[in-house]
Amino acid sequence: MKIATYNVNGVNGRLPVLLRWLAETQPDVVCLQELKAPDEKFPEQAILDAGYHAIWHGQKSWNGVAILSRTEIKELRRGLPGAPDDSHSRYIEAFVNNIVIGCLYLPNGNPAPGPKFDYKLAWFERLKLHAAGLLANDIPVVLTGDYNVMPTELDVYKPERWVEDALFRPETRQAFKTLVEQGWTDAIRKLYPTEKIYTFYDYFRNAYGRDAGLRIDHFLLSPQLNNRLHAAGVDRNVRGWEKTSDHCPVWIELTP
DNA sequence: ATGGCTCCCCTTGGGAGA
Repeated sequence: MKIATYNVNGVNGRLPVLLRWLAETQPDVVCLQELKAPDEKFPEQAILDAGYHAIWHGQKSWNGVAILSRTEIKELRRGLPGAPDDSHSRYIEAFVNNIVIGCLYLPNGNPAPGPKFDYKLAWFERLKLHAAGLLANDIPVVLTGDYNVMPTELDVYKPERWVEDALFRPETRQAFKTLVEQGWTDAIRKLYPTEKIYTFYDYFRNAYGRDAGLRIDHFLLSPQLNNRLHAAGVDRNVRGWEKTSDHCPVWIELTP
């Protein structure tokens, strides 16, 4: 089973790219982030025509997450527990093919320090609490999406330029580290422990052409899935398409 | 160090992204 994550940066503006990528790579399950569309403007029919069921949690202009699947989807929750007043659509969770799939769009947090960074760290804490609960259920779980964190210096083209940034500050890296240490496996790093792998390239300064990227889209696997992970990768070429997102699709393959 | 680009919207400029 192939599971992918893709921050599309506008699901309607990106629809031709999304449909082409779905047709070419045929993932079984897809987590989307940054829909930038309210619920009623999600392109449901085009997704159905492409052969996917879908659930989504939209929001006007910003954020928004969705899960697509070739098989039936049972929605488990939208939004993380612990913040009933949080209006951002950044988390949706479902049961698909006997796996719990959590699709997340962690806040960017810039400028840091400041209220946006505080919100990022608070969101991270809520994610960690929920993630610990998922692990306690002792069932297969995939937590994937745009974490807006470069976990280590290997994940940044020029680490010294990013030390003050919300995506790379010590507090952010520490939050990711303690999350993983609950018992999760960073799928890409498990298969490629020392390779330079990026999932995002800025639109500016020909970042893609210079390979000046960041690894910020991640797959965390619960222990029940460790022996089923047999491949993972980044569809880097998609970043070179016309009218493309600034993120690349990232995927894993699990044995049945 | 700065600005570069691209998305969105009660749009024609501003906010946000990372």
